[in-house]
Amino acid sequence: MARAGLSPAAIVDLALRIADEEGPAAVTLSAVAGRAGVATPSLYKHVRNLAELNTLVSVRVMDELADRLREAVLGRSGEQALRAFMDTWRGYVTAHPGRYAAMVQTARPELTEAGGRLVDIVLAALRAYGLEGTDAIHATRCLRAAVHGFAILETAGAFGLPADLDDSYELLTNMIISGLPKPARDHAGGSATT
Amino acid sequence: MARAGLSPAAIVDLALRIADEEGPAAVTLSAVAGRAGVATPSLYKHVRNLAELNTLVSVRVMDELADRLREAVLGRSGEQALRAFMDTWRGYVTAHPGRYAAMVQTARPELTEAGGRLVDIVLAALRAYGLEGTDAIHATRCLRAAVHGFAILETAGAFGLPADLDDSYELLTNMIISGLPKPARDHAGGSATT
DNA sequence: CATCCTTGGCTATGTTCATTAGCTTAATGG
DNA sequence: CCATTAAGCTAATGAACATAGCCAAGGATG
Repeated sequence: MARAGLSPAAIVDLALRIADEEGPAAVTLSAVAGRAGVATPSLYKHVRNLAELNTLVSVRVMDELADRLREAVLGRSGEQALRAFMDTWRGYVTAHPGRYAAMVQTARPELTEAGGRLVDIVLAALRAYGLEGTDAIHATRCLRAAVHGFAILETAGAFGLPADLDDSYELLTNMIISGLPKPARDHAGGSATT
Repeated sequence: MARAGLSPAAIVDLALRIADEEGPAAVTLSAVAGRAGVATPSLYKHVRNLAELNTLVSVRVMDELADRLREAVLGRSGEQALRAFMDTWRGYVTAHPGRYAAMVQTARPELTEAGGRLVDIVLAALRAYGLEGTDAIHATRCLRAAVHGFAILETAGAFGLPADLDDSYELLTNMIISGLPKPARDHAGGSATT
């Protein structure tokens, strides 16, 4: 009875904490309700269902990551910006592996939107690098694929051999940077999901 | 009563068919039992539990992919081998997106083993390229990260903008290939998971 | 102050899955 | 032919998601 002060945001907070502490599989409505000190059905007053909670969590994670990336790239350009971008991404993942793994990659519109904000940052970094238009889109996709692929495999413990992961990631970074289409002198703006 | 001729392999077959046709989320024991024309608990005579089924499925997918990759790389070397490798990987993913998505990335020993077979193929291709030792491990990780990241994002529909995906993948391929440490003349053998 | 009504809790209930236990029957091999 | 094992089955339990409908908290309004 004693109002628990819940809200969608508060519920997402709890879900994130669970993901961090017990892994993404532990993010269930019962678990969230338990932490909130509330009966499970009460959550439905704030969130449509589990699927919606999952996308809210994903949006939150993407935005959080986007904020850090924006800040990291701020004031840098060219190669410096790209290196900061890649380091920050991996830093976020290793700092919050459960949270990152809880991020769902389904083609829901809300996610596309949040993904767009993320992509915009990459595009901005690439624009500062001199890339735009179709070239920039291709480059963004490659960057995302490489960074996200590395992140997923690393958090899954899929890299078993005893070679230093930082070195591997540095190689990846260099591959991406040196493989980008040649910087040209020009600018323009894009958005949405690559 | 009339023996249904089940076996772990047959169950995995059904699970794969479900993943292909209805997506990875539809792979439940009930669904598999339904297709097998059997009551759900009967499956436990062949498979320990759902988790085990999932890893069996993953192993199957990894091995299937490894077979195709091995064949594709066979007889090629250097850049040719790497291009064939990358094309074949993506070809497999686009041909069986549900199956690929059903592949779980957890650090279970059986998976590590299957992953090792896959990694060996990459290492072999890289050895033909002139890479070995630590350099080869780092390169393998980058290759896996890039290819797997692209595959996941593509099957998830995360690439929304209207630029050609083949072109993006070709850029990724070129990035990887041109970013590899310089080929040297020498050889040796490795194994397990990078 | 009294009353309303929206909001956010609750309990009760139903569904789907995974999983275990224990029974029964088909196949097989001495 | 029978004994054993393997492979089905039904029944039952428990977790989790979800819906329906009740009831109180507490702010807005007279």
